[in-house]
Amino acid sequence: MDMQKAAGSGESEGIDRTAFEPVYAQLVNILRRQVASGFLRPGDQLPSEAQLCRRYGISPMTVRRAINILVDQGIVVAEQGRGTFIRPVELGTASFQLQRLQELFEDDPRNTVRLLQARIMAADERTAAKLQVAPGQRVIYIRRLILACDEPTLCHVEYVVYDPARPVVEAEMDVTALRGLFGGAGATMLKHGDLSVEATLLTEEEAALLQASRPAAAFRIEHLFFDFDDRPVSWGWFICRSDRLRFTSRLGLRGAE
Amino acid sequence: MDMQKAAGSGESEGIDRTAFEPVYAQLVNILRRQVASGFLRPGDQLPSEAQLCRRYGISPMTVRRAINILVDQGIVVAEQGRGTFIRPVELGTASFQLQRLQELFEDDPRNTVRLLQARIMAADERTAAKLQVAPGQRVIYIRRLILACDEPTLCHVEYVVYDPARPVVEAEMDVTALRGLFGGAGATMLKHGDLSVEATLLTEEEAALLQASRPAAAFRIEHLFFDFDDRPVSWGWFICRSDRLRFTSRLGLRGAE
DNA sequence: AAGTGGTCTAGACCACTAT
DNA sequence: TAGTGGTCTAGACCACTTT
Repeated sequence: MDMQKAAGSGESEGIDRTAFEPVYAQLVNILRRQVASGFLRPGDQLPSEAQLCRRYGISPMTVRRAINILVDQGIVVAEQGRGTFIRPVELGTASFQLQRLQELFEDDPRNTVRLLQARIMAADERTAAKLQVAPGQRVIYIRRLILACDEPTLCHVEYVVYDPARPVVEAEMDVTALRGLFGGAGATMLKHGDLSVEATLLTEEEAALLQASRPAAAFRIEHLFFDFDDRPVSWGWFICRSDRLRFTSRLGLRGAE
Repeated sequence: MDMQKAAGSGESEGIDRTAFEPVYAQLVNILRRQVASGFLRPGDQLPSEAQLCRRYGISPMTVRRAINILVDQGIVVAEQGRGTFIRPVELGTASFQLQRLQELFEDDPRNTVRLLQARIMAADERTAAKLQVAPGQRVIYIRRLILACDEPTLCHVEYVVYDPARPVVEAEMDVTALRGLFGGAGATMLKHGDLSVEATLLTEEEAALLQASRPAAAFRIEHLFFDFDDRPVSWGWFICRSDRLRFTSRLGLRGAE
């Protein structure tokens, strides 16, 4: 028999046409398993599309769809006229999401937002530049403390353009749950935003709020959001203790995937 | 005429069948422009696939392909039986790449790697646990300083399993350019890896190497790489001054895109 | 019942790379 | 010239949601 070879999820898997899983997804997973098991290794050439059509009894478009997905996932690279090859792992392809941060604003009674301060003030130089308004123009200044699982986790400082004509403002003012900005109804007022992450030292005040002893390192996540006229609406930043939020990523495919 | 409406990149663009750009990509860009210009806004419904087929004179599979790309890009969400809708911007979907970090290892004469130390030692508790070897077993300890544009930018500490049977080891020892690990030939020896990023304080030694005054905050990028038997091969971390490496990301589509 | 997205077929033609 | 990936067609059938 030829069954020995199939043990390490080699190449003799087939398509199950009665399965709920679509054919293209099954092929994606077959090939992913072959990579994860080491049967296919970086630099190896995938069988040609025609071969895959014959071997699995599926049409060319379906094979292409599967391969395109593998390309999108960064597992494989296709070169016209040459073939499709397994990509080696590369540090630069790692990506980190802010998923965890957003989860702090989910509907959990242990996740709460305390409004520390909210007032109208004159924009200083830096704020005016970021929000593209004249220095001295009125802006809304908001400070919040976010508790996750009842533990102080995040500080948030935000400057919002004050313009009674914009409904964004009123939405901002009364929001203690921040959902106005992120994911909730308020997000439909924002067209795009820029984000940056850096490492920073906690200020005395931040350390007090976050119950940390100084000196301590923290993430600083800065945001600048724009409305549908591409005008800045909101500028601010989160300060987050590093031990309460970590960014992780995986490169390549683990064996037991 | 109906040309007024087209000014803000509204809806009266067409497909150019003589263009080099594939039809599906043209449709992707038409729809992206409609979102970027504010013609389509979060929550709005896209024309149905059948309508898009008729309006642009293309076949259903081509329309589907374009829409699938927009789904992958997170611009749009498709709901079976209901329609396809513009997604509001969400903080959690932001993603940050390590591209910049990898660029420090590109072939630029001003980017250099100094090998500070490389010796064989007995693994301590923590290292043994990470590398899944017995405490006291021999490991290779490597320290490097990476200069970008002739400025000290990164510290790197790495522990590599010492096993003469593995060619990875010899490759590691002589590498002062780190390309063995990232992107170069050595990467083909690694099947997958785990990464995490946190904020940390510079130690006295790190501060000296990076020419920073303490206290100072820095990124700590930890990595753990595995071979094709899913056994750990290399554990270590980069320490990077935050002012020399920043992670940025964009949410949604800017108007001038 | 009508309209939506989701999958899949069985080809066609093209552009590119190798030999 | 043969083999590769890249694009595109004109349908078919299905699953789901809404009316």
